[in-house]
Amino acid sequence: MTTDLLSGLNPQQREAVSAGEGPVLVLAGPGSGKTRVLTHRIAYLIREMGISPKHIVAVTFTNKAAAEMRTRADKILGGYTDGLQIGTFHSICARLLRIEADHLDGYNRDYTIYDTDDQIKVMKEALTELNVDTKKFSPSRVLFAVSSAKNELISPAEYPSIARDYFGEIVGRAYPIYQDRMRRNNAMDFDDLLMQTVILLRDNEEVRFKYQRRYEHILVDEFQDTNTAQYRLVKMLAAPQYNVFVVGDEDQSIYAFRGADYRNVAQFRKDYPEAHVVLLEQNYRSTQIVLDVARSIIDKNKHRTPKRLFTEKEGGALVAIHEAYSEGEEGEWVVDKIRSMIRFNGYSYKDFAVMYRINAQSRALEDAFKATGVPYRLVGGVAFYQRREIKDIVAYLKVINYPGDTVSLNRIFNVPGRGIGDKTVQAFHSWVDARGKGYEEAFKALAKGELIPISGRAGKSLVEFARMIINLREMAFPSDMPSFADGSTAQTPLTVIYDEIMASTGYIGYLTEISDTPEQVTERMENLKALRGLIDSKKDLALNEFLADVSLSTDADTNTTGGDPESANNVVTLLTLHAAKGLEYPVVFITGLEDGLLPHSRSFTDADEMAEERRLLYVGITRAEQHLFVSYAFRRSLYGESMPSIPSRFLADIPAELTEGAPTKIKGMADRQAYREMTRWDSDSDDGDSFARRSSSDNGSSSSGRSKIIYFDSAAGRGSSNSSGGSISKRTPPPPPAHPPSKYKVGMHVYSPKWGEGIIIDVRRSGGDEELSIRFSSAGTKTLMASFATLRIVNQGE
DNA sequence: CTGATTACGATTTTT
DNA sequence: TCGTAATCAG
Ligand SMILES: Nc1ncnc2c1ncn2[C@@H]1O[C@H](COP(=O)(O)OP(=O)(O)OP(=O)(O)O)[C@@H](O)[C@H]1O
Repeated sequence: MTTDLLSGLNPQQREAVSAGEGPVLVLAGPGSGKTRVLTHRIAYLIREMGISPKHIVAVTFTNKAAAEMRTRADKILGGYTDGLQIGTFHSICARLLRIEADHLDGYNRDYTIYDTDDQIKVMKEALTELNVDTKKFSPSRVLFAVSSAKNELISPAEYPSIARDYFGEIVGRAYPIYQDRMRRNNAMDFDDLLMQTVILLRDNEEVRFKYQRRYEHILVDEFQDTNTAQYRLVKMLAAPQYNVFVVGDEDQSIYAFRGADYRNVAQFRKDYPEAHVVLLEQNYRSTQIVLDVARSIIDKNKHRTPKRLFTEKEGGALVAIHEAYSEGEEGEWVVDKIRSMIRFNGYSYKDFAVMYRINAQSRALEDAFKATGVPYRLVGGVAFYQRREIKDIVAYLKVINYPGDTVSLNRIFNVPGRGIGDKTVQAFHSWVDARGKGYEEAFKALAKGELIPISGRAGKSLVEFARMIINLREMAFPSDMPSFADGSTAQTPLTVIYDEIMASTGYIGYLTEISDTPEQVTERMENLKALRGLIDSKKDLALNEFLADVSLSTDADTNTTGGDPESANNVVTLLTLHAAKGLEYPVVFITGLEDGLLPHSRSFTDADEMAEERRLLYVGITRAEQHLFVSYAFRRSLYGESMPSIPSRFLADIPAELTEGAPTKIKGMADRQAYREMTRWDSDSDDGDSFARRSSSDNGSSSSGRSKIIYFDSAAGRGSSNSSGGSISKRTPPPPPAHPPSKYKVGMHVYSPKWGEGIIIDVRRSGGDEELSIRFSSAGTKTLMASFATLRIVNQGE
């Protein structure tokens, strides 16, 4: 039943998939089937070349991509994939390090992975120890430098020699101390996972040979986003056969900020001059228009080798550019568009993705989705594992796993509150240090009541805490159970451990204490329930494995609103441009195309970073299969203050004939100054001829375009000082003359930012104002005062 | 040591 | 604007 692996592929793709042994480099633009080729290559190796799946390792960029690739490979091969390893560099390294922990200097198999917050705490301690002013040299800045060093495989000892200034000198001093503290906590950061693996493979021949044999074939997706450490790892594992198959696109390199260097692609060609290079030129994803727009953006980058890319999807919809008044209206516009395309063009929610440059932008978008009940899912971001309640419980798990994890320990000493303050904690730590026998032993001694280092109430609490930890640990790893030959011990099921933590800490009660609203309590309970569900789904993992899994997953935070739960998968996707890499959607919205946002202001001063911003937009655009919508807001609030914004300079690079909508007028408007002159809408003048008004509406749709939206600003709106001046009734201004109160009629469809869409069911005069009864589709019936309600008329009703 | 109040600072992007 | 770190009273 040899379904031909090559049948669904074009000649170039076939060439790549069926290449012989040795290095292969597939270089191609977006949507040309690189990932597909990689997946088929795995199948080809197994089925046609007779390679055992366990001798193959494929590296992807996210866990999600890994899961997807595994599913696809399974499908092609009909499940014959036992032992096939697919994962991110980080997860592959984490596993390797756990298995080879005995060869590591100062770590054991129960090592934990610290997230950014944990790292900051450790770095702060290190800087304090050095008497460095953490105001002047923030832990996160120093960490960034350390991280960059690790990505370049620069050790603490080597760092000082590359330090060029005072800051570098500080880093040079902090790095070794930080590293030492990490080791004492049996903790690694993300970069350590890579660097320690490289060091281990480099220095330990036996281990190196083992993995070179094990990973006979190595495949890397998104190769342009590897950093020095990762590439080094690839090279070491690929030797001595050099069966290394990498796919990438330099124009899609968007992770330079974490050390990725697309020049690794060029380096690959130098390192393996014999490499079989394959170029793919047909794009199967997007329309010609989308590709043209993408090209117009990326062409402006210097020092790139243009790639040929064609599609059979000629023509296509023009890219619609929309100017919204604010981020709030930008969100409303997106939602309106989505709803109308679903209603009239037969799309469903899952066909849409809304993208943005920074996570903070998601909020306004979410508000719009919530208000209308359009179901959505927010991808990535900080989300789940950063939540306080989750971090608390995970910290308990970490301490049970390894009591010497001081960062986790410090977190839970007084959570829930048990009267163990900072002083007590410090005293405890120095006591443990002085004894020099480690934390587990210290807790045991304390629990037995042998020694009490601290007097009084706090001391008593500490003893109780110690007992609890010892009991939990004993419960998790019963000592009367036999140890396995490999040194690991039998372990109580994870769910039982979880339940036991909840019970012995009384965490639920604590939760109610720390929450200010009942809703918050429910939300937090929900989160804990989700955590337990997650634990349950991985219940056969060892505790240390589970913890590693948790640390390495940035898993999409699923957040569905409005829609019926049955169609949980049919939702609109909200995600950052970074998170969008590798994905594709029929309809794509890219929001916030403003100078300062995209390109981000932090990139203004650096040409390389500006080029990366451009690539980021390029990646976003090329996610679109059929429709591309681009928007920017006229006014955007940052730090709570609404600030004027300028449309992205990138917009001017898109040829006018490929676009429709608002900013056709800024095409070719290279002179920013002149542009600014035209857009002095922040002045008080109400001359009705500003750029804002002229360039608003895009197409005939009544729901989009500022000029067609009718607003009734609330009386308490901006500008009126509410201190000494006049009574409330005095401050109620007459409604705008153009739109007298009688505007509202029974049967009208209106939209309120707060309640969503509704129908007016009653209008009553009341003094100089009107009382409106509105039945909202999702919020029930409300009665609002016309002058105080911010309503938009959706349509006049019949 | 706790709890509350205030002050400040932060925003790219992610494993 | 919002969340957390620092500060202070009890
Ligand atoms: N030979 C082919 N025939 C039909 N469809 C194809 C072919 N090759 C690829 N595709 C389709 O094209 C789309 C893009 O493929 P894929 O995601 O592998 O491209 P890619 O090069 O990895 O893209 P990107 O670099 O943007 O992530 C997918 O939907 C895929 O199924």
